[in-house]
Amino acid sequence: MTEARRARGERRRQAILDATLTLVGRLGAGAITHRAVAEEAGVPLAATTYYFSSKSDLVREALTHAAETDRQTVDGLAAALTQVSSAAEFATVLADHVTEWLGPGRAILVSHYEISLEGARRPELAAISRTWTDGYVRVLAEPLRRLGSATPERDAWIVVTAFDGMVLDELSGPQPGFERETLRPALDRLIQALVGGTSSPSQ
Amino acid sequence: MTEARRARGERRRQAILDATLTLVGRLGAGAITHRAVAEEAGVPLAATTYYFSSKSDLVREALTHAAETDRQTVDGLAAALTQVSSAAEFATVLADHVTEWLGPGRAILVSHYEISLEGARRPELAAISRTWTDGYVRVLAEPLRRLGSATPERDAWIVVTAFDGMVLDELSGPQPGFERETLRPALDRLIQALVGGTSSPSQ
DNA sequence: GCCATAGTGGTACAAGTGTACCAACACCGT
DNA sequence: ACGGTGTTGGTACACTTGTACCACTATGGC
Repeated sequence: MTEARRARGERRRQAILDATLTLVGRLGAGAITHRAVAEEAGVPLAATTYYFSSKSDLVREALTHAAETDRQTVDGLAAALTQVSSAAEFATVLADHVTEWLGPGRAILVSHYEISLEGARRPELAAISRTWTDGYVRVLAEPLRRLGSATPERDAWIVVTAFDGMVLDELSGPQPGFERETLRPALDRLIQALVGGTSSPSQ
Repeated sequence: MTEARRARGERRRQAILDATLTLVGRLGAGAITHRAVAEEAGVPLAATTYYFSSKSDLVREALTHAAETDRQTVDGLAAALTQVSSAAEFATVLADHVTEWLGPGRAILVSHYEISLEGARRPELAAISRTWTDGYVRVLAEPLRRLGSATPERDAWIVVTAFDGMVLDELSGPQPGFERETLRPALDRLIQALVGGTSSPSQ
């Protein structure tokens, strides 16, 4: 076999995908160019056409790749959520989940919203973002039910969309201390309202 | 004066802005080109450079224009909200507010989210989306307080962000009967939870 | 009538674009 | 050692892009 060569090629392919994702966040999906991707990834121009048959292929694969990568972090979120026993803890777990992305990985986070918007234009991408949202809804529904939600599926969708909207609000114009002073209290309030308590049910 | 000439010019300027906005929704802000805008607006290529000094100027003005146009519809929303006396009515008014945009004006709606995303890239645009969100929060806070919300400002922000997230979810992958079967019940549930009743307080 | 001027529309051009092509290269099974 | 195949990187080319430029028209104040 030619395992070693293939592995090296695969690594380069990943580097191109990562660079594409960074640029999607920084410039927008529509402004991607082969040359910009090549420079960001540190590969010659021809490498981008060698691994991807066209520009739209490249962008589509990059966004798919982003969705799949994020899906793995959802597993970690699910694990953390099995431990929570109050709305306040629930809110903290959710808020922490996004904290790392609000820093250096901000461009990646922006690219997630680009996926949604691109889904509005190219139906092939719509499935990606739908799968993404469904994954979060599935993970949030169980803990919500356990905390006392009467309609956990619907409430999970509400929490997920609210979470998305809140993060988008922060992305579109950063606020100091967003995560601690705005996001977490709001999620706390939201979840507490949904599970039917004015304070933590553990009290 | 040269009123008539100026008026005709202004009309053409508006046509260019409208065409730009449509294309921002259809292609994305980064994929806008002078030629595409000119064709969409039905004007010669040179008209786009005559009225706007550069491409980024054109896009910025188009997004600003969209935000200001939307602000006018917020006034109508505010008026409708002064009439509501239950969470269910509140939800209906909100759901109706977006219905028209989900149809033919869908590209315009998409462009609104482009503003947020562009705000993450160009700080000059961040102010626009922040003003936009603040306007909605201000309009929703009063009715929420009247319905029994203990923290109307915070709850208004929650409702606005959730509303944004819900509409984005629909945009990224259309669902049949979204507005009636998904959006309205979810908003109903959300608002009822926030104002602290499991059913309408008027009952 | 006349002319200044806002507006119009055609064209030009350098820079940047996607993509094709091709000569080298490194590695591995034989 | 060797030939082949996956990979590399350089270059070419037709096309699109943003923007500048210019001849032209129509309008309204004089």
